[in-house]
Amino acid sequence: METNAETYGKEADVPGRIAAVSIVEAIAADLRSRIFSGDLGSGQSLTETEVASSYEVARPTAKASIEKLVAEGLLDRGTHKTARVVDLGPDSVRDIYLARAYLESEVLRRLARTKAVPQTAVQANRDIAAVQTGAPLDVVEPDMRFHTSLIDAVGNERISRMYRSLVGEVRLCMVRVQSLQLLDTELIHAEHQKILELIEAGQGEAAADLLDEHLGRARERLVAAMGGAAGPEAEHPSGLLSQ
Amino acid sequence: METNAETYGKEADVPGRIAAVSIVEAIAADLRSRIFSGDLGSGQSLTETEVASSYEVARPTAKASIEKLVAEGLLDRGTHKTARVVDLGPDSVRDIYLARAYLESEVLRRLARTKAVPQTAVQANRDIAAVQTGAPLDVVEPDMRFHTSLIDAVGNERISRMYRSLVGEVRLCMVRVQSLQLLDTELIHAEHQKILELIEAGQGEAAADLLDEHLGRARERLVAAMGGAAGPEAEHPSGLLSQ
DNA sequence: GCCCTTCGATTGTCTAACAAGTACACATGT
DNA sequence: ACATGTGTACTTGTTAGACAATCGAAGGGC
Repeated sequence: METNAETYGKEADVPGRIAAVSIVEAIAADLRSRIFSGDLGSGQSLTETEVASSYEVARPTAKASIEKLVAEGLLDRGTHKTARVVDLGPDSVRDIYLARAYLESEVLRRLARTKAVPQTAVQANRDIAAVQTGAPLDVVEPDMRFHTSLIDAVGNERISRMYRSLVGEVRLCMVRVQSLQLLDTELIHAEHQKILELIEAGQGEAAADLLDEHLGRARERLVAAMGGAAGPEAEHPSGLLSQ
Repeated sequence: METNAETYGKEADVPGRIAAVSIVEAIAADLRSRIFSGDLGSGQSLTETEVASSYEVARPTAKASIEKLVAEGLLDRGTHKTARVVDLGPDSVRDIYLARAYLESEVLRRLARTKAVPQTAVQANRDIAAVQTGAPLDVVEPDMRFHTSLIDAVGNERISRMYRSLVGEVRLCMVRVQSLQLLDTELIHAEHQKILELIEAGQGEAAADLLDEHLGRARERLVAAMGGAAGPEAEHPSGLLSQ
């Protein structure tokens, strides 16, 4: 009952911009944030009826919300089977990080060619530095924003869209990395900073290499923490940063 | 009641392959092919009621099909507005082709590193050569298959998924290129062939460059044919191929 | 102990209906 | 004549309740 009020309230009280989103999207957004916050853990089942009754909407509406999240890769389900929050195994994690590296490294090369440093990325990295050391999960949002800013800076609508289709899963990975405290906030910030500097200097290849290292380390440490066999990238930062 | 029987029958009597797809997907597939075949032209409107009655299904079912195509980028619609077949302008065409080049050129570099030539791509190119010169539209399917084969050869699920989200629009562009007869089938085949050879030779950079030329020419000729200002890439093949 | 049947839970789809929004024509006022 | 307001038809968003098909697990028979 007040569940609805809360949901709508959360969007309405955003200042600056009005948002006349549909109910379907509102529910999807709420479920999404509950998944990211860990309120809905891996493997948690979500039946259409449950969602419908807990948000007090009709089942088709709940169904549409669920299908939206399935399309985003946050939920998993087969025909006639109940949707579940995805359970990312080591293989999926590698797949996700490699796809990221694929897109992002090429982005860095292009940005370096014009030496265009997106201000939104600079701001995002400042926000990372400002995060209290005691709240590692707060890093996730600005970290995500840093990377999406770089992608969007290319100015290609389809590329941004493709990256968006990955963002949900990427964020899930980030949450786990931070929950397990696998990476130091300062290191993240410093590497981001160096990447921005390399773009400004027009050294695209070096920026791409550093990004590969940046992502590779997160990837392999996460894989190791999940019980997979870690690759050599899990080690400490190389000399690239300290020059 | 017999509405159900008819609908299911339509799928069951497809010979060759069984298809236990949902009604929603079956309708989406049919609409898709009608869009590609030109039966539904740019700007054509598709109301939920029309689709529902013409396929003899309930409106929610039609709605779901339409939403699927909207997600694929084949249909366009805002809230409370009727869905229309997308009308790709010169800007969109450039956006699409650049996004393609973005993904595919990096793929070629990676494949060249291991000198892995996907057999499916080889077969697809053979099929292109076998197309009758009088039916330019028949080139579209194997051409599309050639490019998706290369992407899939990387073996990354997410990258394949991202490319899939582009395929619909890419195909629309291809159909127009072929309808307008902007490219010679033999040239397409020859360039594909050369790309495969460069991969086998481990020359990723050259393969990527040739691909850029291949896509750039299609892109700029299409843009020009649509009334936009064509870039220099529209010209004849350079010496890259004749060496 | 293993296989098969039955049953509950869940999803796919349908019909019917109302609310809300858009677009375009029409009428009004200045 | 132009801008503004009104209204009406069409379309979409959402709901309610229902039935069939399917999946998973529990229970019975061999």
